[in-house]
Amino acid sequence: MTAPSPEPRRAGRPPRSVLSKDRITAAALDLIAAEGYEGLTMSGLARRLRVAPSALYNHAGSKQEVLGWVQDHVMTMVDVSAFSREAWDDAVRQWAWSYREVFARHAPLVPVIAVMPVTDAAGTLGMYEEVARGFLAGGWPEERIVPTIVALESFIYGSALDVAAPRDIFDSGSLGDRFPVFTAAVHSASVTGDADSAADAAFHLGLDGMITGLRAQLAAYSS
Amino acid sequence: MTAPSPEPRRAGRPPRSVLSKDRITAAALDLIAAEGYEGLTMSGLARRLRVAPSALYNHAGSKQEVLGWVQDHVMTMVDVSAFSREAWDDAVRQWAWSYREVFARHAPLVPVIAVMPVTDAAGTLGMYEEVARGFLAGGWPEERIVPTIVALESFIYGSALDVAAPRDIFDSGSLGDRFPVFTAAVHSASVTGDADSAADAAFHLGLDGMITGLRAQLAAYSS
DNA sequence: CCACAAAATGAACGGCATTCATTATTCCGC
DNA sequence: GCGGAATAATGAATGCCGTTCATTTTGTGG
Repeated sequence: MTAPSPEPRRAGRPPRSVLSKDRITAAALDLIAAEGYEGLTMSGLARRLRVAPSALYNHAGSKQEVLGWVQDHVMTMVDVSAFSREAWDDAVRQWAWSYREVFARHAPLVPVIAVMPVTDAAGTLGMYEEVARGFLAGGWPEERIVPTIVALESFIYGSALDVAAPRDIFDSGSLGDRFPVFTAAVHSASVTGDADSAADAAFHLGLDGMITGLRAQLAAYSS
Repeated sequence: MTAPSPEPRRAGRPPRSVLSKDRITAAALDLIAAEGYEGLTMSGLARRLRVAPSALYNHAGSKQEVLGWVQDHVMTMVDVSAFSREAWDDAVRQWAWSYREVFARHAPLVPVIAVMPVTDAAGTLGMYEEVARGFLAGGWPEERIVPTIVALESFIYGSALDVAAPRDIFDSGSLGDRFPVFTAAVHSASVTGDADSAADAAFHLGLDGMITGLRAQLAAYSS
């Protein structure tokens, strides 16, 4: 019964590979869960994998690339099952709520997504494939599908950032006197509910509005 | 006629103050315009102000604070004039387009806004004040104003990130075969227009949908 | 007038992503 | 099976970045 060898690895290629894209991605997600995104550093990641930081660069070209892997994995957490089950408008609603919930817990990825090309991101493409199938089955013209997804995603990303915002973000402090109308509006809004349900209400409002608009668009195209 | 003394400033407090919140903010905006947000560093900012980097910390507690000043200034570039001129729904449309345009040119600020409290940000509060006045004049109940603004802003922020995205972001590359429906949708969308007008179309679609939803909300409250 | 606050310099620090030389091991063509 | 190339690790080093600190000089309020 030997102790699980704490002796450090010597230099040189190890007998069996220690790292891989999947192991790095999993470790990154662990690290994020434990310490948040500000704790996701290349040295921290290497420490978790019991590896020297420079070893990571045999598998990923940059931290950005690792972040891309994480993002692609997070995308697979979004629930798209409704699209193969329900009418497109109900499916959109369920998908959008799930999408927002997932990225509210991964808000720092939102600016990354907007820049990261979808190429080689199988998880992301898998989600889009399901959504596109749902729209097509719902009678949407093929060329309207992508702009529609983009519009919905824009709202979802912005809303995810909103969920992650501090509760008292609208507290106008000592300048309140100079902006009485807005200050009063903030106050009367905070009376009727807490910040969480306020973000939910805003999302509900905006999403339902957009879906209504989409239904009208589809009707116009069908006629 | 002496040359504009290139002799470096000696240590010690200068006869008349070199820095101030306003001068730092202006220099930061210059620097961003010249080199983009990745060029906005404390040393770069100090160089532009002909000052040692550490001097900045006599006026700003951190780079985040400087970023807050920049953000507050950028907010004043958003055109809110329609709210004192037109019906609330038309005003919202004009305001939203201006808001998106401004922050598409300042996309790296979007994640900052979502976190930054509005306290002591006079420019930001000024914008909200005008918008809130417009909604109130349009017959909106006071407690519905803030959630409505939040919903609209979420969509605007997400759309601003979208505008800043690369054009070929949906190119599925070698994985295209595995995701035929989405790949076809991307292709047929790209045939009908360029990427810029696609982002515009998505924004138009989503915004009009939301405004329609808001009108219905207001009608329900009024009855 | 004098003590203290304010505002600059310049040197230093720790952390970060990344690169490079080196070493050990596996994989592949002959 | 053998030898060379590709692979995958280490560890040292680099350069940038935000930030802190001791020091110096100057303005200002009692």
